[in-house]
Order: sequence, then C-alpha cells, then structure tokens
Amino acid sequence: MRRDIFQAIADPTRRAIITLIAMQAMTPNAIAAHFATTRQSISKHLGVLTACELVQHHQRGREIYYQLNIHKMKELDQWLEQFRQIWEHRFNELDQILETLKQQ
Amino acid sequence: MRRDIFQAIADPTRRAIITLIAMQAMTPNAIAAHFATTRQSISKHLGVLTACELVQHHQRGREIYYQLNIHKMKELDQWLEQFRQIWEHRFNELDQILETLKQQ
DNA sequence: TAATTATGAAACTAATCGGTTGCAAATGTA
DNA sequence: TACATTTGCAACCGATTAGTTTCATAATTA
Repeated sequence: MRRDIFQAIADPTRRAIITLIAMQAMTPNAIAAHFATTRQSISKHLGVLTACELVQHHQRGREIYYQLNIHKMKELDQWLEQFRQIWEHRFNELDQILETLKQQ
Repeated sequence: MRRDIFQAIADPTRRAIITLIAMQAMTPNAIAAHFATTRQSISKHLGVLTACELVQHHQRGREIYYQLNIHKMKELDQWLEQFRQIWEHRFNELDQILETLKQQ
C-alpha cells in the first residue's frame, strides 16, 4: 500500500479535507458534514492522510481532532522547486529552442 | 476518465518522466530507455500527461518529441499558495514566541 | 519496392481505489 | 447502570489503474 503525499492529494475529496482543516483542527463528524458522503469514507480518507503524515490528530475525550501537518506540505513545495527554477529561466531557453526550430 | 495534474503526478513513473523531459524534449523510445518497463506503458503515461496538458509534443519525421509544459506546473504552485501563506504565518508566530522567550 | 524503425491503439489482467454497510470499542450522559 | 455518541475497522463491490501482449499505421532506409 503506497502512501505518499502525491498519491494522497490525487483525490479531490482529500484535497478538500486538507483545505478544510488547514486553519483549525476538526473532528471526523464535523469534516464529514461538509461532504455528500458517509462518515466512514471520510474516516478512510483521514487514514490515508495520516499514513503519509499530511495530517496529525489528538484525542480529546471521545472526539478526535485532525489537523493539517503544514510541514509535510513543504515536501510538495520542495519537489516543485526544480521546476520553479525552470519556469523562471524558461523564456531564454524557449527563445533558443524556437530559434533552433526555425533554422531547421 | 478524470484527468487532472494531481492525478497525473500521483504516479512515480510519471513524475520521473516529467523530470526527465523538463529540460529537453525526448522521444518515447528515449524516455522508455530510462525505465524498466515497456515502451507501450511509457506511451500510456505520456497519454495521461498529454491529456491533462502537462506535456506537449511535436512530430519530426517519424519521431515524436515530448516536452514538459512548464506553465501547467504552475497550477500546482498556485494550489500550494494557500498553504504557503499558512506556513509562513505560523513561522512568524513561532518567531514571535521565540522572541518573547529570548526577552524573558 | 521491401524491410526496418517509431509510434499509438486495443484487448486483456491483476491490483488498487473510493465508497457502502455492518459492527465493536471507548467515552460521555441520564 | 443503561443508553447515546463518536469513532475506527473489516468485509465487500464496482470502477479505475498500471502494465503486458498484440497489432496497425506512418516514416525512413536498403
């Protein structure tokens, strides 16, 4: 069972959950109230998000509060870094490519 | 058939292809040479990447050159933007806490 | 022209995924 | 104590996925 952030954010419901709990911790019931699906399916999504450490949770009585682990989101940012460098310098390269194609 | 960048980058082989063709356009054969899989499966991955516009291609004789559409990668960056604000904000809060501790 | 090369498309398969239903455990409340 | 609430877990199902094999098409080359 592969569990990485890329696979985790592939699902639109999970992305919505991530956005939802980004600002404040929420219980599975409260989260499920925002979606047209069952609490159990939300629970499974939270399981996936927890497995890849994108969310953390702490129990308070019988309620469990889930919250985004913002540091893990940085891994995505780090992966993007290599491409950010490209798109910042692409204009020069693109000019060269177009010039090369024109000459051929 | 859902085709978005999040689902496209969920697969590790596709992420490797993206990195591979980020700097220069490559043919399916050349790309497949970098992986322990068949050319046909690479062709399918390129189909997924093309469907969500993450890669572009141009034919040259009987060869087809695939290249990363760097602009599409920006959509990922834009989605991350909301969280970048959060983690910068929390770091500011952390700075304030550390500053307060230092003064005590 | 005939053979070779580069490629995409279709059919098939095993594995995985997202969702539902049912149930058990733990906690809180009357 | 008896009952309600909150939650995770397991079994199951239909759809999707990644990969392989086979085949057709188009372009190059001998």
